[in-house]
Amino acid sequence: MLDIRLLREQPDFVKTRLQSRGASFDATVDEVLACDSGRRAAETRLQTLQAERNKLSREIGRLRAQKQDTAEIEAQVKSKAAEMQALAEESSAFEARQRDLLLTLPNLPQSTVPEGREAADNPVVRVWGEKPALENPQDHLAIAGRLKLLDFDRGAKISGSAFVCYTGQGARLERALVNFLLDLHTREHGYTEVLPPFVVKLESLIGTAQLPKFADQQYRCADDDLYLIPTAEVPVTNLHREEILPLSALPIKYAAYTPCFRREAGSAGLGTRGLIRMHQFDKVELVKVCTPENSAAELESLTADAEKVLQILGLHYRVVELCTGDLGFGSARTYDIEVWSPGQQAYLEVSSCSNFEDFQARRMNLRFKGEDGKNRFCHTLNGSGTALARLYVALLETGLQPDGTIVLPPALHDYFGATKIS
RNA sequence: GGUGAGGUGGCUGAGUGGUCGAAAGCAGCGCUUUGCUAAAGCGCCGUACCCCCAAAAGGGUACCGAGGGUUCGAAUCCCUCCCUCACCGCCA
Repeated sequence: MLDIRLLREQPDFVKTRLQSRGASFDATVDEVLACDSGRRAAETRLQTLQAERNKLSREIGRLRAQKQDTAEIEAQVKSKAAEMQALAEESSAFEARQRDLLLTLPNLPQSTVPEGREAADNPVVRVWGEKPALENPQDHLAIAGRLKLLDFDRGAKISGSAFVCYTGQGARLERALVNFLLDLHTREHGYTEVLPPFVVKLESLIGTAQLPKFADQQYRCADDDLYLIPTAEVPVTNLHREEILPLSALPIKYAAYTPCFRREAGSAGLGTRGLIRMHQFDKVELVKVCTPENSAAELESLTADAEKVLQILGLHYRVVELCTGDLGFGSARTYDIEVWSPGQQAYLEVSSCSNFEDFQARRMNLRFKGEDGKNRFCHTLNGSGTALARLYVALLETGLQPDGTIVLPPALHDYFGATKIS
């Protein structure tokens, strides 16, 4: 959520930055400002009346103690009741409308974010490793089918399309990856492991900005009004919602494994064969809460922590920076890490590392106490460290041997319990 | 799910209709005194918003789990909900 003061003081700046995303939000900004001034006018008048009422009420108390008649003053107070009621309703209506509108405004891209309209405009920031030289690259579907690692048919039978069942060595590899990732980030990179609930309340989704805009992407348990998490970002970032953290607690760094549930409404059939886009997938997520002064540096180290995964596994990847038109709703700056898929001859996004600045913190009222004792909004960041399904694809396709077996990177041998899949 | 108890400021904890944003204690900050690694005295010490304003200061409103209601006036009375604890029931 954007700062109402910023909108008030620099509306044109806000409009211009929002326009860089490729759409105009001028009308929304203008309506927010209209609500803001309407609210304040009503509030000022209301508070004046309340002050009068309080004064007279105290007077009544005093007079009654002296056994004096107060009927006249009581009538005076009563005569204002209707106006006060109306003003209170007016004020809260403006406030609610203003909040609803603010929740639909995306974050402002940082000034350094490259201008662009779509994913094709994202500049490549760096490349690590090289495309492996494979004689007969194969698609992960072919590999997994032959080695009986994944059962898509039965996944669809029990849960519907875009659900998969990992089987045998396939299931074991997934578990090995989860353990490897959590150990790496907690032991080497200083993150604290958390295992959060997999369903959350509406407020949590609003807090991290999945709602209200992306309501059609969420699985919802209607009877209990709970939502399946689309990413661990939601429960983990919301852990400290409505808290005021001591400065000494920052930065907070969490690593969490969770399954992620996404309806993916409207994206069926679009380069989505196999594991690439599922309704349920595993992910290890990295979340940081820090001070505004440190968030830029924390984004760099967060991205480096995620990249380390691919480096250790020896997987070729590149890092792109999202341009203004491709930037996520709540993000002020984002790096995507894309791993090379020999089977698809394409880069697959395995991590998206974003700095939300105070956008999420405002929504969830997450603050810290500054050195001067003043409460300030935290900055929040997150990035996948990494998504498992696409990492899995890259591992199978990159490790493919001429004899059809899969050689695994040394870092996974102990976790997996073998050096290769055959 | 049932019954009972309870949710007050960073913490402990008073407060059952009027001068309570809320006693007292602890913690914290500042000053003073004595001195020695502590003690005593005094003062300050919640949050959000509105008005004023260059800013500071100042004035005001709201907040005692959340939301409604009664009343001239609610931390205090009534209703609904949430959460915590205890016991019971059910259950991986």
